[in-house]
Amino acid sequence: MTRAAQRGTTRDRVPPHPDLRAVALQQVLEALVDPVRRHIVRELHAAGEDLACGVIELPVGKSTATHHFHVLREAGLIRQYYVGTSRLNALRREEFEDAFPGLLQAVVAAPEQR
Amino acid sequence: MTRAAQRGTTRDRVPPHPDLRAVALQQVLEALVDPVRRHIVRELHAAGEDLACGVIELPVGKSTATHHFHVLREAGLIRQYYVGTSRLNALRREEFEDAFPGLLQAVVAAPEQR
DNA sequence: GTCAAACTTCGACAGCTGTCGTACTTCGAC
DNA sequence: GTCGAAGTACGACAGCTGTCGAAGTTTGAC
Repeated sequence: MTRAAQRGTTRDRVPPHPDLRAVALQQVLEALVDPVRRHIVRELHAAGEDLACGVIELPVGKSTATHHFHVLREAGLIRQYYVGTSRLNALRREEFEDAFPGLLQAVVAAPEQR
Repeated sequence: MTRAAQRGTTRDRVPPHPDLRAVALQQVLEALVDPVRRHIVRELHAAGEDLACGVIELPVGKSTATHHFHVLREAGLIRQYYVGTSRLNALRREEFEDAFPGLLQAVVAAPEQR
């Protein structure tokens, strides 16, 4: 018996997403302070469309990438859903803007290096 | 012979401040991610005037407080100068706004908890 | 010149977190 | 039904950083 079957259904493939009103600024900044995660956010912002984990090139292994997407999801920055075996990632633009006005824009607009 | 005398003058009491054009976003976010440091920034922002280290109540010891002020200074968020034995702290508002538009405002405006 | 106030400096240390590799699951294609 | 692709889960580990206490420095007041 598979583990999904043990838990009843495959609904678990839709991971839980937090209500942004319940996310603390602390958690958001902890998510944005990592350069790899900021890169993910930048890519999603620039693309303007949902992207699979795999199409965003990251300088880390797959398990680490999973970890980073998890942190971003928990911080309310992205929404994740499956299409086939791919997991697509969507930036939660408007919702996030309502909860933390100007923050995402300021971070994305700021140059990384000088 | 004191150490200041060994180094020549007491000019060392004016610590070095970075040019904000040379500060990376990474460093700024690392500074802002700590809640104690964010509290300092909030206090300076709300006060609208320069404050001595001692008048900002922090839940940490003095040596740790010194550390936090140091990090904020290195990140270009505050300017420090001595008046007597007190070290005054000034928020570098306009300079920082020029370098990272909207960022300080977004962080200060965001509620800490929900 | 003595003293207290206000910070700083310097180790030391504990906890967190970003990283990896391996094993596992789920899905689509053949 | 087998196989590969795409991620996930789990343990382990190293490096960073926030914390403290003790000792030191600088200044102003007496």
